Amino acid sequence: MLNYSTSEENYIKAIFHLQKDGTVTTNELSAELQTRPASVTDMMKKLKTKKLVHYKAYRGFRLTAEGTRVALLIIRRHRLWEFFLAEKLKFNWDEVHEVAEDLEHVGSKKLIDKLDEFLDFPRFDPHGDPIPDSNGKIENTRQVCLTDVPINKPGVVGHVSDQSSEMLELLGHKKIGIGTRLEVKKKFSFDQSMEIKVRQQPPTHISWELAKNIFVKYEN
Amino acid sequence: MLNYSTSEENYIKAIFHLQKDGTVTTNELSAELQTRPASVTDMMKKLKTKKLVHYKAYRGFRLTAEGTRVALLIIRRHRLWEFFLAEKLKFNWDEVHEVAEDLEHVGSKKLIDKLDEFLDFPRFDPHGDPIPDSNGKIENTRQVCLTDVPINKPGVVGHVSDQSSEMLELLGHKKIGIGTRLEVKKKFSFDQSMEIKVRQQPPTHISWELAKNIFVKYEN
DNA sequence: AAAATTTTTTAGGTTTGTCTAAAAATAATT
DNA sequence: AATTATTTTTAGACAAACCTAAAAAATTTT
Ligand SMILES: [Mn+2]
Ligand SMILES: [Mn+2]
Ligand SMILES: [Mn+2]
Ligand SMILES: [Mn+2]
Repeated sequence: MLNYSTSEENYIKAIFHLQKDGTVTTNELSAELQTRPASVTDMMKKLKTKKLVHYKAYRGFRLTAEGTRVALLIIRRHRLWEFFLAEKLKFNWDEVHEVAEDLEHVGSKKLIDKLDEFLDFPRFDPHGDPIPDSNGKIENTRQVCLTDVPINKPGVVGHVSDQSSEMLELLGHKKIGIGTRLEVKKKFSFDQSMEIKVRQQPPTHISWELAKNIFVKYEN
Repeated sequence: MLNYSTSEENYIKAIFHLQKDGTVTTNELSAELQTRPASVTDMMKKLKTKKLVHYKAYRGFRLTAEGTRVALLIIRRHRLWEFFLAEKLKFNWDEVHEVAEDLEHVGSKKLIDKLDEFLDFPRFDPHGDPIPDSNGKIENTRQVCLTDVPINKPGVVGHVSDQSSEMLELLGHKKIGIGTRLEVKKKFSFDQSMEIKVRQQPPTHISWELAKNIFVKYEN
């Protein structure tokens, strides 16, 4: 059913992380994986015949449903190993990624499910990222108040606490709603206001009062 | 200094296990690794240029000192993972080998040394085989009383606890001494006596009192 | 809209590790 | 010793995953 090479898995996982919005480009992926663009094109052709990505020449690519399923299993392995390394082997949290990058390709499902059990079903890896369960279902729900979101870390609006018409008027004007992907670009300590970037639009400025009511979840 | 591919490592390890005595032949190795003889010849040429094997065409091969050093590090990784899988993840002892076959190729030294520590420096894997330490030194000395040796598992006599002349007379008569290789063929519950086979000789019967004083080490 | 720039793909190689088929060397039989 | 059989090596191919250089498409600038 599923058995992919280390290279294929690395490409699939990288696409998953890059495709937050829209499609991924050849250059983005080649930068992420430290390969040449020509190699990316080669691999995309292969992943297309395996029905793991949607791809049309010059048009970028994204994972199919099956590709996403595979990606989540790889991410599950990666994050479980990271948790194991930090929690049990006492690695520093900044050392775990590199080793997990190799361990994630050992594909035995039984190994991973037993590891999960041994670790007592951890829900987040040492970096705070959620660990998919054995069906590949990922905890999507860690919502963070926009005032606590770090600069340049993209998030998707998942909840707005004040739902008054005044609030909705303002949000409508800013073109922000549930599912809107945004990024905090700058914070001003004077009044805690901030400049944010909503996809396809120029940066816009919002007050602390507004930010306080917007909750965001991170994508993985 | 050391960084070998998964294929190279599998060949090195297989040679180590096969070279117990004398040299290893192309066919032996190709049978062990499920490849064709031509592939073995190719790899031997490569390992020779890397100075990991002694090899002359048509004359068989064995590991160099460096090759042995590398082999022991791979075996260390393999057996530590096997121990982890059995002890911590509750795998059955007959399931661990296959998974360890992949895990052994994740080469981080820090990973393995920390795993070793986490496991509290186990000295034997779930099959009773000794685990090399972080310098690749292997415990050669596990001596097992002949009464505890399983049927048909060959061992070499390493120690005899009672060294009286009466004992030595009996041992001499049975042609058993330090270094003698033997195998338990049958155990009789009536009096705990057993039939054993000493190389080149017909099977012989020994008492429980005698077996109790003979200690054996396994070969690896 | 044309020209210039950037991005992406194609064409053709390289390395690693495998294979088949044929040739050469060694070992076993007669 | 000669013949036969077995083992091992060589020669030539192939797939996977990369690469460089050139061509083609898309995008941006003038
Ligand atoms: Mn990886
Ligand atoms: Mn992580
Ligand atoms: Mn292996
Ligand atoms: Mn073992």
